[in-house]
Amino acid sequence: MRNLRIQEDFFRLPTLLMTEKLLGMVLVHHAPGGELLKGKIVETEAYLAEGDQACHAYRGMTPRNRPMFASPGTIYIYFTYGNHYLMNIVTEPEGTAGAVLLRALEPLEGVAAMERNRGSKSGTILTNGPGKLTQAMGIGPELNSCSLLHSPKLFLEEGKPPLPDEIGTSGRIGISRSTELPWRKYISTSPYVSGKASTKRCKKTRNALES
DNA sequence: TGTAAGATCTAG
DNA sequence: TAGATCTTACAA
Repeated sequence: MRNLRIQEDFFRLPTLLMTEKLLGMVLVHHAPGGELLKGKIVETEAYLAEGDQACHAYRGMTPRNRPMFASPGTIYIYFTYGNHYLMNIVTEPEGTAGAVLLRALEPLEGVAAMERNRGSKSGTILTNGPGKLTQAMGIGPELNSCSLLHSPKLFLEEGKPPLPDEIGTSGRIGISRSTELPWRKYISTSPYVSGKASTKRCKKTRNALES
């Protein structure tokens, strides 16, 4: 059988190209409980240290963002809002910070386990957000700094890429700076795409536009 | 040491 | 729509 696992060359692509190429690929996690969880990536965002004030590494390396400076294919997982773990795939050569945030997945395998992980929620709200997808997939801080190239538990597989006219582009969501950069990519036909702007975000965006 | 902000989510 | 939640970064 053909090895579907994504290899090193892919992770050397420029970050902005990677946001597009990741759409349709399959994230695979062998969860500690023994379940095999798979989900198709349907929404991504790029973060680059250079010129991007919304990027954690904009001001340089800190203990938290250290994995962003590691080799391409490394996983950067961080905790935010007191509740949520968010998962990024590190891009750019070692020493240069760049990453792609996974914002939404379409569940493919292990749906029952995902629903359990999410507290019996089902349907699109299972994985239509960056915090939701990590919870559903059982991805937590223990996987921070591991590599999609070498980890036996977490890796990417080839999937069916979207057609060019299925790929949507927009400004990034949930941030207050550099919102004008069109660095969010999504599969427009997928019901699992997040993107319902929160109130907080609307206010902030409105304020930014008014000032 | 104190404070503000934050790549979010959910209940009501 | 408001609040829970708590870590990180930065200023004093």
